Amino acid sequence: MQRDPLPVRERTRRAVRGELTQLAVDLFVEKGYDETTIDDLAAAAGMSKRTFFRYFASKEELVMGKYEVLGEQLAEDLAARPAGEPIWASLRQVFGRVAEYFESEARGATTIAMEKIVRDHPTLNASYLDRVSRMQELVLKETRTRTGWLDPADPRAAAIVGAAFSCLIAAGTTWLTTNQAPPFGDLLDQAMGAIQPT
Amino acid sequence: MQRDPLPVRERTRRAVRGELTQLAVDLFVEKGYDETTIDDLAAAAGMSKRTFFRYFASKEELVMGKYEVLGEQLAEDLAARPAGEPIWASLRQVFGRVAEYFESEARGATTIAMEKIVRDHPTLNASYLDRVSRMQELVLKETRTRTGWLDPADPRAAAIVGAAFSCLIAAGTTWLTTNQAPPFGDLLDQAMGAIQPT
DNA sequence: TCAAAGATGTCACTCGGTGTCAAGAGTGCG
DNA sequence: CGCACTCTTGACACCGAGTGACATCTTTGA
Repeated sequence: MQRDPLPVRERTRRAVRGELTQLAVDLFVEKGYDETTIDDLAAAAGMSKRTFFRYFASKEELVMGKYEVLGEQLAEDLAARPAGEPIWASLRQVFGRVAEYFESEARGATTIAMEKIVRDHPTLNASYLDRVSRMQELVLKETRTRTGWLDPADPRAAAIVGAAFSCLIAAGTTWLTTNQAPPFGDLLDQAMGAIQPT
Repeated sequence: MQRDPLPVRERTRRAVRGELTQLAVDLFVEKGYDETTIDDLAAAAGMSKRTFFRYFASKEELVMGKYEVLGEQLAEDLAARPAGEPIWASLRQVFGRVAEYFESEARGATTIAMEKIVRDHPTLNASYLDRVSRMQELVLKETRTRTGWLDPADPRAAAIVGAAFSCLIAAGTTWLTTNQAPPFGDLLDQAMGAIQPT
């Protein structure tokens, strides 16, 4: 499982990206997203605006970056599920990864606060939904091959994947609005169970 | 059903908005969304940029304006369904309005072209998804009262409404990518039938 | 007819984002 | 070590989407 060692340039680049996101999220939570300008960020990080945009293509990417690889991971996880398993059950298992993330790493106060900011901000929320729909496309591709519904004129695979993600989102928003009281996995089970009994 | 006669100012305002959207869509289809600047639009309409922004709050609103009232209409339609009807069947019936729209008014070449532009353009697509999620919220509210699942900690209603809209979207994209070959209603039936048999 | 309310244009400005170019820092190699 | 090559950075000018302020028309209604 040893990855190729990253070249030093790439490592420093990632480190800077990391610091920058950290800094940005803190500022966003403190002052608000719209109220924090790129110039503020760049100044706080001690770099020029131009340099900032060499690390992030847009202000939104600061917030959405964490979802970058999730789609591919989910698709891979789906591919790794046993062959005979019903698609709905497979999707539920695959979402376990997201549940874990929410239950463990996402417990920090600022993380939760940032998540709420995204939901409340029209543009950010739109961007968030766009990311989710991109994930869906990747998972959909895998779902098509698994179910054998390869005909692009067949809307069923897209419907099922979309429904599953709707459950994921429903569980997520519920989890956020209830201040993380119930375990995320339970909410997900409730949501997905309401669509199709497992 | 006679509405109060609108004041003349409001009527001219709507007329201008209508002409502006028409003009804009034509230009977007012809030159592309990003390639058409607000200055272009304003010039083509014979008004200043500032005046344009008094009719539309943003460039996106030119494209998304048509979805403004749809959510409320859907919620109203849902409220008008017979009391005992299962929620999934009610939602299918309510979506009939959208199906009608697609089958009748949305057949113009430019309308279809514009719809594809939206799907292809990241920002527009994100904005589109945001509109859909706002519609969902309205329909969700009505769904909660109908099903009696009023507890905000209960994700089931959100899951079902989300799933239904996923079917709607799946049918929509399929309908678009297949060049409108199958009737929209059939696609919707297929999609929703794959989630829950009616 | 006249005053209030509304619509429009102009101008200056903010903010996100990009192209260009020159200067600086890091790396590899003889 | 020194040299070339590449990557990174800052500075600057620029674009497009929006917004605020103010002055000027036009419309409306009494």
